[in-house]
Amino acid sequence: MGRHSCCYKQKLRKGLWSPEEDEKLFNHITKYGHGCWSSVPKQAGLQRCGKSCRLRWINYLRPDLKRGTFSEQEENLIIELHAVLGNRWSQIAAQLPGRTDNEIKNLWNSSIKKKLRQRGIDPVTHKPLSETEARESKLLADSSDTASVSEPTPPLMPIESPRSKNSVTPTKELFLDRYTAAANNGGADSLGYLPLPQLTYSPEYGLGPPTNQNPSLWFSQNSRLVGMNQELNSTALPSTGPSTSTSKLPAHLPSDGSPAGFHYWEAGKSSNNSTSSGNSGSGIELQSDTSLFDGGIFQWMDLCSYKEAQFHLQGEPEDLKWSEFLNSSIQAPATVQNQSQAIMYGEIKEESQFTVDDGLSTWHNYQRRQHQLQDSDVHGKDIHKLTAAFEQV
DNA sequence: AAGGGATTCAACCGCAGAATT
DNA sequence: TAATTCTGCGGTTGAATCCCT
Repeated sequence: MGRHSCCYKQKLRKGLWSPEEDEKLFNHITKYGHGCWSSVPKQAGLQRCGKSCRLRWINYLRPDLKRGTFSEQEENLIIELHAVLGNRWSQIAAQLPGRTDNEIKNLWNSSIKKKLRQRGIDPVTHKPLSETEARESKLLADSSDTASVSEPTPPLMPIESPRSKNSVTPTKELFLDRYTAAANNGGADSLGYLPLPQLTYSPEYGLGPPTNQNPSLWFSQNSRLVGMNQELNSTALPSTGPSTSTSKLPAHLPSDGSPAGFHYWEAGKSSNNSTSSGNSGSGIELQSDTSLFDGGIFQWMDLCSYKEAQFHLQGEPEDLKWSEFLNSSIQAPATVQNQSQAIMYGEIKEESQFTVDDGLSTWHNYQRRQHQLQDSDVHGKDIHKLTAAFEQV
């Protein structure tokens, strides 16, 4: 079992990333892909370890990141998925396009946990707190009573730890239990959750969408999400809508439920893509696939100029991040999109098309405007607080 | 306005497992 | 087959920010 050799190297920067570092990393990866992460910092001229670069890219610089507060639907989905998956944040994140595992983990720990407790739900077991507490106190009493040799009370079927290799049947049963309860309860289950409407249970596949829907969400018997975000390539993309075929299009969010203007691209994690030179192993690979564009699935690197940004946004400066800059440029005109496509095709032409200089020079200005735009709306945090307040009444 | 506690979130740490040598 | 390298994941930390008094 090895360890990151870079971790032992000296002179490596730690802590927050500067805009200059972001620029270097973003520039490097958009031009060359990340390849072997351990070689990225050297090639990009960064005094960081590869691990840090990878994290920065995944959690911050990736163009497909969706920023901003989580919607009610997203939170419900996270709760439902957590009931099934436990703390498998990466798998939960796979069902929420544009969200990172880190982001979801933070949301869970900072917000959702509390909300569930306020509703009297144990965030670990997803059972009523009273039941959990009663059982825990009983277990404590049993354990203190060493004379007792009776059959121990079965565990509460907690979500197994992420690293557990054990069977996950209990979580499936837990889900089915709640899902059945929900069906009998006119939508919301006894705990007040809304069920995942697209999930059903099949003896063959486990949990998944109705058989007439995209099966990419099928939950395997061993609790692994099957197929999601694994391989996105031209051959996998259907020319027709989802059916029982192996569509790779995400099925997690209903098309009509997506936020207006929200576009995304799926990052292929397969290493099968031989065209991605230098990219080995798993990780983001820049997809060079015309069908993706033709289908309008995503618009990657839809960079608009600062003028265009100004056109779309108003307000005073605050922080925004690369992904926000990039995401909010979705409204970019076709000419800019074409440039993006060129990048996607690996035909990046320095300076003549998008350059990081362009991006970063406008980015920091743009940050401020984007944030102002968010603030000009009723801020999501405020909505959440109001919602929470109403729930407590 | 100041200060102190609470909250948020970016980043680090350490481990596990896959891939490579 | 064992050792090493690398990636990915989840838990944790701590700085920044928010909010209340």
